Amino acid sequence: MGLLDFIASYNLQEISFAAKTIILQEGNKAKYIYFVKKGCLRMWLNNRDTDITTQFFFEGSAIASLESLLKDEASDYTIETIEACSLFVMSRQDFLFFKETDESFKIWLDGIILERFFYYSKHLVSYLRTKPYERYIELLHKHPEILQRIPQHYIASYLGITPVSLSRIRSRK
Amino acid sequence: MGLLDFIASYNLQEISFAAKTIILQEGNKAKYIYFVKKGCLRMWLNNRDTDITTQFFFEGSAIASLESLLKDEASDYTIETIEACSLFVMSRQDFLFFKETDESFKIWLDGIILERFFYYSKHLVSYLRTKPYERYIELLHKHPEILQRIPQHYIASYLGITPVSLSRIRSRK
DNA sequence: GATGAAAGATAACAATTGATAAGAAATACC
DNA sequence: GGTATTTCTTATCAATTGTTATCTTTCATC
Repeated sequence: MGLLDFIASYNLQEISFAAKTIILQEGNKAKYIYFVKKGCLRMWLNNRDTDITTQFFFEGSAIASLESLLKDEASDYTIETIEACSLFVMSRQDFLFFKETDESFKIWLDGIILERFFYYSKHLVSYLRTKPYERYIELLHKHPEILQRIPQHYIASYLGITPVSLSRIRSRK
Repeated sequence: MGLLDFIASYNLQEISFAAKTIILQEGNKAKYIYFVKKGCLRMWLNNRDTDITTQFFFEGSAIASLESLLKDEASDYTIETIEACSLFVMSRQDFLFFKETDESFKIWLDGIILERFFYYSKHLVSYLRTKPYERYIELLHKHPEILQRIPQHYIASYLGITPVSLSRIRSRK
């Protein structure tokens, strides 16, 4: 059973967002957790002039600043739609309520946190292990769908390099 | 209450290890979770010739390959003592038993996972945000105790650079 | 204290990336 | 369809890091 089936029983409101809409601004507290029905988004954080993309989200995934949502702190991250999106929305209040009262929701949430943790570990390791060129090749093989769907300068931001450098790498083959 | 107080009630066996002892080898399944009473350790993974240190552990912290322990998979990581260590040991069997039956243990574990998740997020962000030189300066300010206690080539391995490069960076001031 | 091994410093060269700029290509919008 | 904006490419130069090698210093062990 996919995530969207799972959350179907929660009767969440579905909202449409235009492309390039910021749904959580860095510095604000997360008020919602979203579930992606259609479209894709990115989570990024500001670094002086350039932004750094930490993760892409596609259909069937949950997206929220978990740290902000759980700790009620200002988010370090901005969440922004890349394409026009259709999202299911759950308020923080409901989120916390379900977390405490709904055993299957709690189990699901623990799973999400664990999954994210493993994802970040692997992502970090990939940074430690490989150079930008190799990271690009790795991404090309493991997630070609990301490269096809996501504009190149976001990919560069995700790989931790400049768009110029990524363009150079691509032309190197 | 610190971690060592918390786990005191579990009557764990205390074992001493010499410096540079490998207590979990990459490729093996984690059979234990350890709690550091005295000494320090590092978690690292192999990358061709050089190893990459992902985290240091000091007195009062728990150390295990959580992914291996929870999923019963071969560990990607090696755990090795840096100094001579005195560790409390809990078997995987007991770990899983307490996780299922002991509510306060489960809460503690969830906290550890969340904490590690946030740690990895921040560590990753620091990699994306800064260059080796800046990462070194950041470490110097935030965790001077690490620099004082840990041999320099492990620091280099942790910063994602070669020992030569770190030595150069240090002489740059 | 002597000896050998491990760790750190320094130097030279190659390779990669960042910064900046300018132009081409693609896309959005009226 | 035309215009403007955004995205991507290419080029040049400076700065940083990796690699390799050699030398010095520190540390462990007998």
